[in-house]
Amino acid sequence: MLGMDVQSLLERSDFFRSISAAGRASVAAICIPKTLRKREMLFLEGDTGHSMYLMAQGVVQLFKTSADGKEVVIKLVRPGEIFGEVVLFQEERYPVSACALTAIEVLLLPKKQFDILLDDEGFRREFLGMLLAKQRYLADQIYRLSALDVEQRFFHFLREQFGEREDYLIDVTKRDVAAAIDALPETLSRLLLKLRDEGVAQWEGESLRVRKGFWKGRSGEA
Amino acid sequence: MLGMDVQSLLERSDFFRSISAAGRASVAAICIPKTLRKREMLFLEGDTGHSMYLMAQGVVQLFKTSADGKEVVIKLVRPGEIFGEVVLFQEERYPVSACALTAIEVLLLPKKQFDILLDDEGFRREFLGMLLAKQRYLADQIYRLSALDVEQRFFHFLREQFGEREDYLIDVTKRDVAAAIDALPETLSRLLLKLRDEGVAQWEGESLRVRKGFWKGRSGEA
DNA sequence: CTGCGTCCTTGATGTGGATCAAGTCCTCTC
DNA sequence: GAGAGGACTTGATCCACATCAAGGACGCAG
Repeated sequence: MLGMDVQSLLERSDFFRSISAAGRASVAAICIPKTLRKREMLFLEGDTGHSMYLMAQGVVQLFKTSADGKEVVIKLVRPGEIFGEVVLFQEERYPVSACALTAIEVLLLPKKQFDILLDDEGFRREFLGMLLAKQRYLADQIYRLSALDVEQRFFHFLREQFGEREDYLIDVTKRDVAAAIDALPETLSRLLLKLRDEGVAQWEGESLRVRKGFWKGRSGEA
Repeated sequence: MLGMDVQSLLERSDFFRSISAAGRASVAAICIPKTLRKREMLFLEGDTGHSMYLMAQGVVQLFKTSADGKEVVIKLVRPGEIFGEVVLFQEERYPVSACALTAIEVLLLPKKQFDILLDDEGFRREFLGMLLAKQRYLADQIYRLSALDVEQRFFHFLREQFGEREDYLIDVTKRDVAAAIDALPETLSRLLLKLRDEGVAQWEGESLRVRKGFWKGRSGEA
């Protein structure tokens, strides 16, 4: 897996799939694979940077840190997604920090060569579409934070990250889930206790089970 | 002001200033001016749309509405800014509603002609830069909502909308300011009472006065 | 002038989730 | 295998802000 070649990683991403094989080959030529272990930092808020990243394996947490040390998670990134692209134009400082929540593999795409990609009409559309999708995501996130309570945010998180299932294999810690839904570990712990009492959900170790039929009862919210 | 011609509106926007006069002329040819009165809606969340907007005059509120009717403000838009661009690719439904907080004038830019603009290298850079700046803004907003209290959000709002001054002429209602900082009118009212008692700020009618030297004492936060 | 609808204020009360504080378990290290 | 530190839980308490309720001050329509 860590040995997986750059070409096939690019083919797997929604993103680079749209461009020609030749285009992909030229991307493959310029991008640099990188691996990090759990809890290692990829970059820090305020760092100047000249690359964007394509996620290949694992989970990355993008977050901001306040003066008093509180960490606010902006987004979790999973394979196929791109991040750090914000650094490619005008302002070259990362607005967030990026931390590996698991062992990860990413491809690093230097800014310098990026302009070449943008000349490809297909890539351009794909890139713009991705940016606009991300804008929608962030607007939704603002909405969720101020209109939903912790329980709703928890289930939204599950659906967003893993889909509507009955059995989950959770690959991040409870602490990280708590942070991702903007709650404290204590709060998540109490929520899980309540959900267990109600027979709605049970999380032990890495496996989480949700009551059969649960998702049907809450189709279109958030 | 409402008679102002499209050409000079385009010249005033950061956005179209970057492209050639000829390019601007062709934009001017395809965009449609529109005026709305206070409290009129420009579009609703979920509407399908085929245009983006350039703000020329006034203030527009972009917001989402939850099932139980709560409105969450995503952003206020002021002259020179663009909004609704999210509809130009892939998903054609507006993710937010847009309401005029004052009498406004906007230019409507149909999607169909937009692709032509994107062939201009200068415009493309400008457009991408704008999208990335907006992404930063939204990420910051997420941060503010979960790391700052109402008072901090209020002063951030002032600075963002009007700059660091001693005297302000506020062009929106207190209710709208409250919504913009994700607070209830009651909460803002109580905050203003406290700030008056402390001699920090005083808001009467449309004019708000902030204690001299106040901003110096809180330079780099948020 | 009268009545009605906004906008805004002020007060009393409620509450979701934060904070503070232990304590358990588990893993990793030396 | 002893100790240290992280992850998680559980309980007691606190607090910023929401909610509910009741006016007051305007502007506007008839």
